[in-house]
This record gives sequence, C-alpha cells and structure tokens, in this order.
Amino acid sequence: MSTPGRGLHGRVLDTLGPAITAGEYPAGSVLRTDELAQRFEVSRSVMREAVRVLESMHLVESRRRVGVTVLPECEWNVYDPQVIRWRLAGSERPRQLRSLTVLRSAVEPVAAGLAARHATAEQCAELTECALGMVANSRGHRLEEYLFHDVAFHRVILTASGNEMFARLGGVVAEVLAGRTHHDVMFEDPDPAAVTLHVQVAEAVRARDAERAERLTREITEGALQELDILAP
Amino acid sequence: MSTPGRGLHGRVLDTLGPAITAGEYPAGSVLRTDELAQRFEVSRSVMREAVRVLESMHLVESRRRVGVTVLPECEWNVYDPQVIRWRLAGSERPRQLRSLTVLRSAVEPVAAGLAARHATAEQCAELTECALGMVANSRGHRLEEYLFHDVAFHRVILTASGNEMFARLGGVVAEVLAGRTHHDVMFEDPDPAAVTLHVQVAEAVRARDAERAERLTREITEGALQELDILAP
DNA sequence: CCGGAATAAAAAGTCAGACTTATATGTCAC
DNA sequence: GTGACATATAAGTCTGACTTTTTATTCCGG
Repeated sequence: MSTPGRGLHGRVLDTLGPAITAGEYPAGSVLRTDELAQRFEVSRSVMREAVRVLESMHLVESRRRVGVTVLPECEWNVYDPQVIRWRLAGSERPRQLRSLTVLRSAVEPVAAGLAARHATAEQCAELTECALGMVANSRGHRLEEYLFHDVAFHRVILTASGNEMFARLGGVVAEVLAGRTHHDVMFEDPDPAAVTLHVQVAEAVRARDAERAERLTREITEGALQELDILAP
Repeated sequence: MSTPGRGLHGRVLDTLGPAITAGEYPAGSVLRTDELAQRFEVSRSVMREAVRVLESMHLVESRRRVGVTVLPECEWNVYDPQVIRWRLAGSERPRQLRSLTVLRSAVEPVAAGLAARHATAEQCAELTECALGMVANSRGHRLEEYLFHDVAFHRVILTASGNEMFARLGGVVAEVLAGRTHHDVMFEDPDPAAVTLHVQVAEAVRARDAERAERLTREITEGALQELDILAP
C-alpha cells in the first residue's frame, strides 16, 4: 500500500514505526540514535532523518544528553495516515478499528448532508454508479467487487461534501471497510438492508434532500457500529 | 505556542512550512535541497531533515534527479496540528476556520453523546465547573476568561467521550475558539443562549442523558456554523 | 551533614566533503 | 519516428570531526 520504503530512512521507519505503535517500546523508553543506526546498519544521517519523521508524528521526542524518548500514546498524531496504517497492522487493530468506526459515525452523516447540497452532477452520477455496483455484487460471494464499489461510494460522499477535512478521511474509511471485509466480520454476503440504504443515499443526494441523505447515512454508520458491538443510541 | 524551533531544522520549518501552506510555492514547484540549504544558511544535513518532515506531512515529495516537488493541497495532511497551525497563521485562515468548524459540527455532538455514557464523576464535575466559569464570565467583556472555560469545556467533552480520535481534536477546537475570540466575530459578550446551552449539556452528561447531550451540543455547533455564515440544515 | 557551585561526561546537534545511485533528458543510429 | 545508449543532475548515503546542551557527579564551604 502507498509507498513502502522509498529510501533507507523509509526502510528503517517501516520497522521502527510499527514497533513503537505496537507498544514494543513503552512510553518513556529511551533509545539512542547511534545504537539504532548500528542496529539497522545505516549511517547516523539516515537514522536522524528517520527520528525526525517519528518526531513530527509525535511518536518520540529527541532531547540532548537524554536520547530519543518514546512518547505516551495520547501524544501521537493518530490522524497521520502512516500512523493509522501502522496501528492497523499491529495487535491494536481491533481497538483502532472501533475508534475509526466511531469517527465515521460522526463524520459521514454530516458529509452526506453537505454532499446533497454541493455535489456536482458528475458526482451524483458516480454515486449512483457505485451504488448500482454494490447491488450488482451483493450476492454470490463477490466480496472484493462489492468492497471496491463500497469504498468508492464513501469516497465520493466525503469528497462531494466540499469540506477538505472530510475529504481527507477517504483513506481512513477505505482502511476500515477493507479491514472489515478481509479480517473481521462479513464472511458471507453483505446485509441487503445496508445495500438498499446506499442506493437510497445516492437518490437523496441526487434529489438534493440533505436531511434525508444525512438520516440514511446515519443508519448505515449505526449498522457499522453494531457490527463491532459498539452500543448505539 | 507549542515548541517553536527546537533545533536548526525547526527554524527552517517555521519559515518553509508557512510559506508552502500559504501557497507561496504553487503545487508542482520544484525546490532544490542545496539551494534551500544556502538560502537558510544551514548544512545540507539539516536541510534534509527539514525536507523529510515536510515529506511526512505530504507537503512535498522528494525525487532523485528532480528535486523537492510541492504537492497539491489535496495531498496535505490537513489533520497534522503543525499544518493546521501554519494554515491558521496564513491568509487561508478564514477558509481553514470554516473547514474546522464544520468538522466540529460533525464530531462534537457525537462526542457529547458518548461522554454522557462514559464520563467519570470527576469529568462531570469538571464539566459543571467549566460551564459555571463560562456563566460567571459571560458579561462585562471578560472574553479571555470566558474563552478559557469554553476551551476547557469542549476539551473535557472530547476527552470524556472515550474515543482517542475525538480526544485528539481538543487542540483543534481550542484553535477555532481562540480564533473566533481574537480575530473574527465576537466583539461583545457571548450569546447568552449559547452559555445556557453549555450549562444544559453539562447537566445532560451528568444525568447520563446521551440523546439530550447530543442534541444540545448540535445546537451549539450549529450556532458556530451560523456565526461563520455557513448554511445549516 | 547538607547545599550549591564547579566540573565532567554523554548524547544530540551541526557541519563539510567525498562518494553513490537513480533517472530525466538528449543523442544517435536505424 | 523509435529504441538503445550516453550524460548530466540532484538526491541519497557515509564518514569523521567538532559544538552545544543538559544531566550527573564531585568537591568545597557552611
């Protein structure tokens, strides 16, 4: 996914990042740049660049005479796509998936409401196309094809909202949906009710009915919450 | 605010980051590490570290034989607190403030609902204390004191939700509220209706009434949207 | 015995220079 | 025009020496 290790410092991060986010080094652990450089068999310069990146993610803090200190989880930039990917790859995956699904439940309904106001004709068409693609692949264990259209659908909604903060969550939603299909629940065909809801959302957006689009999307995300046993109102 | 320029590379970022996010270098612009190092009068090692950080924020992309290319705005990690700060400091401030306020309107009501379910007794007490602080400073141009309690109130809500993704938005909300008080609207005392709503939210959370907490918070955020002339449903 | 100042040590930070590697681009034969 | 080859360019990497900051220790006077 994305760009795995372009350059030596990237390789180092591919190992160190997951290790830190997995809690392998508890908060407060102190690492030394020189030692790390030796361990990964890279020069100090490369190691320093890697540490700088970790520092910009607030995963670690570098202080003179002390070393590179691992920061507590509450400091991490949990919205950084890289951090999200690292955490989703580790043992904290279930918890991470829950957090992100709750975030979805807050954002997507509002985004859908805005999409109903701002979506271009082209985006409306895309949305309908995605929904139809979901219908077409909702039976017969065509999970991958279904996922593809599902991800596209939610991406269009988030983008069409016209809000850049929402649009940037497209990747997050893609990860959550993919995670659900590949690892957790959904061993059989998707819930027909959910499929219908997607079609209805597409219709509501096309009809410029913001309130209806928001309400229907809220039903979708509440379904996602229930799948993960998160209590819904 | 935060940690301005810890180290040479930080100084460079303090200049280069705002310049890029302000659109001073249009997407596609190509910079060269050596040239930048000369311009900022630092060694290439330092410059490289700065570029690595910008790269991890997806503000630029570094490619061999080409240089450091500025990426289009849609690629930026707009959830990175540093990026948010840079953008809020530039000419895009109003647009950024709108984006963030819309995000608030999506997140905070859901967070309040969750807070009503998960808040500890101590957090309920804090919430009440903040609300009372807001009431006490809602008259007589005590804007700074009001802001202080307002920020604290929303921070507690987001933290008490128990969702780390929500909790991490505390800083964002603080920036938005501070921005509103210091630059944009609100030259006089805050809207009494808004103050009352905060008190009622605190009560609802204390009473474990999730639905009511969510609805009242939605009223608060819709007020914030209206202040910025963003159409509300 | 204690406290504060001088001192030492440790680790990050910085710099300069040489070298390597990937790659965009231009050239030439076909 | 197309494809193979050569070349120039800028990032990438490594090394080693030096500086700076901050912590810990030592030592002296009270």
